[in-house]
Amino acid sequence: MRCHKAIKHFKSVREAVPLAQKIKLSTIAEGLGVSTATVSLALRDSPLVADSTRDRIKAHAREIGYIYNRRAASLRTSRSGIVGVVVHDIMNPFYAEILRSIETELDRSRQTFLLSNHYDQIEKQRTFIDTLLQLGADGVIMSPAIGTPPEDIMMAEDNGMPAVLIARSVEGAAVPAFRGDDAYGIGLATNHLISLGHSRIAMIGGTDQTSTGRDRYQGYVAAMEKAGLDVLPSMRIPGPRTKQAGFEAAVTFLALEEKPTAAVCWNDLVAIGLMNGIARAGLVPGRDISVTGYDDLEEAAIATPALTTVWNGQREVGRLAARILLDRLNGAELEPRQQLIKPELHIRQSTGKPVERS
Amino acid sequence: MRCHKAIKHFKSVREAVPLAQKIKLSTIAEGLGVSTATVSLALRDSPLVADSTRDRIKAHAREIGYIYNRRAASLRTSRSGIVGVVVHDIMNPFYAEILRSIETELDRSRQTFLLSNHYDQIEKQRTFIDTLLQLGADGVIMSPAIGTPPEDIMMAEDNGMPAVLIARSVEGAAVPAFRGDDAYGIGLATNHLISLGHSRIAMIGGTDQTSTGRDRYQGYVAAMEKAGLDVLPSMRIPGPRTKQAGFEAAVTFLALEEKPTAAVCWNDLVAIGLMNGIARAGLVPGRDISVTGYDDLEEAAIATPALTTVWNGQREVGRLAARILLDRLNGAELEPRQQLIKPELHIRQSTGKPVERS
DNA sequence: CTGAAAGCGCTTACAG
DNA sequence: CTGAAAGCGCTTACAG
Repeated sequence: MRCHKAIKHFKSVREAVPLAQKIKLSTIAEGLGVSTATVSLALRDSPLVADSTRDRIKAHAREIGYIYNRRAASLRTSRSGIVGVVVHDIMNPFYAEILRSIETELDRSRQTFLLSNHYDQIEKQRTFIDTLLQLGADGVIMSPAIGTPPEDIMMAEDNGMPAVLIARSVEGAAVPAFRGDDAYGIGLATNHLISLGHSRIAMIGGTDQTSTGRDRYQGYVAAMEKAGLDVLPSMRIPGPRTKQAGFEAAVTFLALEEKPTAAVCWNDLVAIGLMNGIARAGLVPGRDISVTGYDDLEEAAIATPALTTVWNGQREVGRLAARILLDRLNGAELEPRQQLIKPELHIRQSTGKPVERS
Repeated sequence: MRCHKAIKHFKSVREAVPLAQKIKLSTIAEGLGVSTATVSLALRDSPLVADSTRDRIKAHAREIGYIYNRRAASLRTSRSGIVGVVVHDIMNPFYAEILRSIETELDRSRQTFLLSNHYDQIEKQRTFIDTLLQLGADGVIMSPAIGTPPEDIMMAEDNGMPAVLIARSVEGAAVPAFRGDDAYGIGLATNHLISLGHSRIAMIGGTDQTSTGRDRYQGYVAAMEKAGLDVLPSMRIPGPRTKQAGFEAAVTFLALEEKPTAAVCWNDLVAIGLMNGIARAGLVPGRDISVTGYDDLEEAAIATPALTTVWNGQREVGRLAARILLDRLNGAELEPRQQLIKPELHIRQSTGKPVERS
């Protein structure tokens, strides 16, 4: 019963489109007394069709409200005009900034992009790739979930859907990858603090489970050791890469026996959260404690105090990844190499000379 | 020449998929000596197929790496499993929070969602709706661009693609809409400040071009007048709804002749930006100047000081909009009414008794 | 419970 | 420059 009723209603919804009885190519062809082939070619501006014919066809199509059926076309051509993009979480401004430039690039070439978060769940990412494959997506740009096996990426490639990686790379996946040079970048921040006179520098946030995380921690360790400073395990406070996590880490950070005078944060979000936490505790970030971020989000410049951070080339990463993917779609053969964007240090007000706490 | 070369390369890319010669339903059917009809039904768990047959078919399909072709299916059934979502800007956490709950709801019903920003450009929004129509999307959830004519929305409806509005409504568009009760909500914030003893209260950010903007300003005016307080045109500083804009508005705000003691901000982003700007000027937000936000973003609670703001039910809006759309897809007939979510005041540390500035 | 056949709406050789 | 026809890979009556 229930089912029957639902179906009845469903029909009536669909029937609420009576004006035009499903207008298709052949409707136009019949109306104008030409063949569907001519209409098809005319609508796509083929030079094979006479100008006057083309104009007549286009005008008529517009007039009767024709809607091009991409599914039908795509079934025939096996090109869908869809590009998939999957990242950890679009709510994270780091990814949002990358997406923005991907969007710009893809818009230009009239590709539709299909977005998904994976929240570092391999299963969710796999489902998305599967959906893309089913929809016949032309390609995919991904910032792979933690622990992604290379087969998951090659699965796309093997089914004719080229992939490009951003922000993170996956060992064993022979596809192009674009990311910042994390070890170098975090070195810039650490050296900056060292040169200001800091010696007890903590590292806040991040995980060893991503290529990015490992590189950043290694970069910090390398800079410390090069300066002859101690790297204490207690001075590393790993954690999520969010403002909330940075905010919460402040308590642990301020309670450290070593009384660090500075914090190298995993990213700007953690740094801003940490600064908020420090301010809550009655200290002044940038004066009592020096803090560096990473990414140089738009927000970094207007934080209080303005955040000293490492520009990570989000725009560049997005633009390059999109361009390379489009090139691949157009048949370019590329060696699947990883390209590192060189980060830059942006010094603002959140860092200064060390101040001893009583 | 160039063209020829490109085509050659293109082919070789596609040919890099030689393992399986395009596996389709009929490949499975032939391999198992059954008809394609049986395979089709089996893969979709139809009770018409014997259990043993189904299991054999599914196992075989998995084994040979069959990928379901949704375009072909959708062409036949005219159901695509795609739902479009278009908002001003997903980088804005307000929309991001709505999207999150839409995502949760849609995932549950195995719909794929196609996302787009319109940046308040009607043309971009129109292009997106057109793309959805071409892809045969089942429905669309939209937070309409400023100035969207009702026809743009009815265009979707008339072509069999149900629409649901979020956050903003459009006069003359007979579709369901979900938004917060803005006039009431901003009244909560304004009254809170008045009850603390403030009388010179400025309103920062926002525009009159959206239903939301008009409602919020009217709510502020109504609350002020009800309390017998003057509403001065100079005390309104309209502007974009971003942190950056709030940050920049601080200068104007602090320079106002009337020396306001409090600011009702258009949203949390503006409020946080304004607080940063106030702090840069050497004043302490929450003590020297009271500030209220709107939306209660996740970030509001960890701002410094923690932001007094109005909970705007993003999660609710997203969830309800998705549910209603799914109901419509399943054939439910609904009157296209607007539903207002009742906002709630969340008092934190950014508001207090008025302090006169010298 | 299963199969043969038509058709969804396009595009693309091919012929003229 | 234009047309007739096949086919992309599914699903759905219909028949058995």
